[in-house]
Amino acid sequence: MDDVLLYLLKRGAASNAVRATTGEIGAALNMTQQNASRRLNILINQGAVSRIQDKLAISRKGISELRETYSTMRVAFEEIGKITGKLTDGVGDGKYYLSLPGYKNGIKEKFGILPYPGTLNIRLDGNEVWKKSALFDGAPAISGFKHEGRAFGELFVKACTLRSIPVIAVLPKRTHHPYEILELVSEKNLRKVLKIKSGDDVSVTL
Amino acid sequence: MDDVLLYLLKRGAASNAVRATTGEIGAALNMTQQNASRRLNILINQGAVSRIQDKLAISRKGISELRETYSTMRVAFEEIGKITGKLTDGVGDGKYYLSLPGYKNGIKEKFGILPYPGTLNIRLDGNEVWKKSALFDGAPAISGFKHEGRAFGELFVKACTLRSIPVIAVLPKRTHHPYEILELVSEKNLRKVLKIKSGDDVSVTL
DNA sequence: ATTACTAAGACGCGAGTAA
DNA sequence: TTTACTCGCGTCTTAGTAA
Repeated sequence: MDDVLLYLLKRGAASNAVRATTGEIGAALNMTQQNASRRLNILINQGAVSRIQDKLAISRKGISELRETYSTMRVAFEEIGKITGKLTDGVGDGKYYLSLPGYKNGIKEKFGILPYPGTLNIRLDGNEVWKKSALFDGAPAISGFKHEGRAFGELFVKACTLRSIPVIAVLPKRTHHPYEILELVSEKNLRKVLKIKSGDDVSVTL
Repeated sequence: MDDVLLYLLKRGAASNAVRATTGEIGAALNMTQQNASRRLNILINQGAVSRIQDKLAISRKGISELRETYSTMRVAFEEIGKITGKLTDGVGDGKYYLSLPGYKNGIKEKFGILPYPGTLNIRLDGNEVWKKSALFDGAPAISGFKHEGRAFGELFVKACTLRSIPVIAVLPKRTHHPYEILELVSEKNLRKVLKIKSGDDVSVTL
């Protein structure tokens, strides 16, 4: 995938002709203006980009080229975006953590919901465990705090869905859980709403 | 975006370690086995890919790299995937064409629905018109046929949605319509179902 | 059967500069 | 101000071949 073409896509050159100088493209992509100029002309000669007066637009050919890469990635990432496992009994500490104002209010602030006191614990299938780190990669975190003299660490939070119900996957930065457990928080009692019980296969999306 | 990394993604190396020889990678990407080997090792040194015995897996770092490109593209393509315009009165010929067994049965075969006799015509906003060619780019076509001595040409068809209702965008290969008109076919009378009338703004997705 | 080294040539890039 | 030419260097690629 050509970086210049991708940059033009980012700039919206697929929908409308946009003004983008070779100097600007070069700066954005960490290359010289001269090289950006050269590479842009290659794209133009290939018919992937067209110059319209002093503006640039990605042509149909350029778009289908980009779209091909996009579909490949979409298929792969949709597969990645599903984490499957079995519903399992928690040890009850999720309930305690969610009763703490620090976490409770943090979730309220970030997602606008007051979490049901208790987490849904999913034991991930063996070859799904690695997805957990991908899930929380770059996820926002609720700050740590002190409560009754004890320090509580940061909590990574990530919006997901479970059978179309919005849920929040949470991961304490310093977790005490075995790593193959995924913890979910929701406004509602998910076991009741979804009529699921321990041992059921579930799949979390996004 | 590195082509070798993208190829591994395509092969599913993001979810599981997959067996992929450098010869195979080279053949797939039109490069020599030697070069594929060299480039693979660069990715491994960068920490984007890891070798597990004789299999390859994309690491967390490689995945977030790919995901960044993916998000860029998704934002851009979601914008592209929406075509907006105003509902307009047709000249009634859509109704005639959809009464012809050739087209009617072609749609029945491809989509499993019997089209409502009549098309919904959308006059695209000026800067949306170009999306029409992108929409039908690579779309399947219903074969042409002869009917009562007259020849009817191929009809491009593409599944879309209009306010969450599945519709079929159609484009006769040799159209008599002005090009800024997008024609939609559906099982139902969309004007009734969606309670829309000429002049209303509508947006077709996908 | 597969990986990866080496040498030589092709190609891409930055710098200088012209238009 | 912006584009794009030339030159020289360095990286990437291929082909041959070893492990």
